[in-house]
Amino acid sequence: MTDASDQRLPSTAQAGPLSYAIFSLARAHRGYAAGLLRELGLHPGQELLLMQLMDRDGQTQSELLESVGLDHSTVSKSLRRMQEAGLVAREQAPHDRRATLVRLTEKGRAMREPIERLWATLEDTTHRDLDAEQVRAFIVTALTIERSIRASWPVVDQ
Amino acid sequence: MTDASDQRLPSTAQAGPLSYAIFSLARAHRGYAAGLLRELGLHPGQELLLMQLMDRDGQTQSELLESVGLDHSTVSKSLRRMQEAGLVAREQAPHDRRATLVRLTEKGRAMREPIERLWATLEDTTHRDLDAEQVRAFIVTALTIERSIRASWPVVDQ
DNA sequence: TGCCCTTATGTGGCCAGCCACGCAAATGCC
DNA sequence: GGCATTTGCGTGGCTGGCCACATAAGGGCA
Repeated sequence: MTDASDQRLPSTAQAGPLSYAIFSLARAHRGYAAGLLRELGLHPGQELLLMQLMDRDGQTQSELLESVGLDHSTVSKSLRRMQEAGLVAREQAPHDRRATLVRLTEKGRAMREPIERLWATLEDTTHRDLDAEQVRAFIVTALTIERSIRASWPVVDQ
Repeated sequence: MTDASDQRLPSTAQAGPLSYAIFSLARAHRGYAAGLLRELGLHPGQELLLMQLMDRDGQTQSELLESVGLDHSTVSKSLRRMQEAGLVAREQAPHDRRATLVRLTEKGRAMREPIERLWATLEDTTHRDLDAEQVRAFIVTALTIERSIRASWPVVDQ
């Protein structure tokens, strides 16, 4: 078992403690979520697509990928696997033969309760040792950071 | 361009705003870092291994993976690619013929400055719109969350 | 109407990560 | 000393994620 408590921070990372905290937290959080998802037979990310479809069934793939903010190829492949797993069905859109409508199957709809329980567990564990003010402040800061990052995003493709 | 500002949050995610904030922030942060890394010809994660080796060269793979907290197979494959890229060299440990010592090549050592600049840029962007107190509080909260998660980790393999 | 541009999607290729399986060497224990 | 256990790595297989390239269909415009 690789316990992160005895990880040696690289000295260069100590120069970027905020970024390192984000990295580290994200890995732990994702790993924990992945474990919970595995119990449901899902892979990370699939639950977000399912949840989106539970909110509004029969969406187009492009609508879906806009919602989750992923690359279209990622969504396309993920949906194919979810289709093979019997969670969703895809059909050609009647008004636009390029588009694909994605619908939940019965099995897909049946995931609603388990996924909601999963999120409850995840959220519960996440703020187990925090008070309401800490949670509020964390979310505000996280959103601020996200905005800062996206604002300097175009730097990349200069 | 998929702007995250118009992502529709799934209602289930609204039930877990803290977890969703972590997800979302992590994706943005990782994506931004990936873009910066690409300019250096590196892939995400490789910079952590390099930094670890810059702190102490000639580590064993198992020492390395303990430091970064990843699966041994991930480290093994990543190091092979980094070796092919000429960043590191691997040799058999003299005292333990199972172990492999990983050393930076000249090219690997030359990445020190670029990586330090990258982290400076990353960290700069990350707390561009935060004051010192927000940064401090965020890191404290992130560490608290990480501990909470790792504490309930064994739940997974029950 | 015909052509160009945009949009919706698929696919191949590559890397990060994980789990599971396998093997060889070191270690512990009787 | 001999054998079981542990440790260190490698590999195969799978998914998530990205980019780049390709294709088909809708839309606009002359």
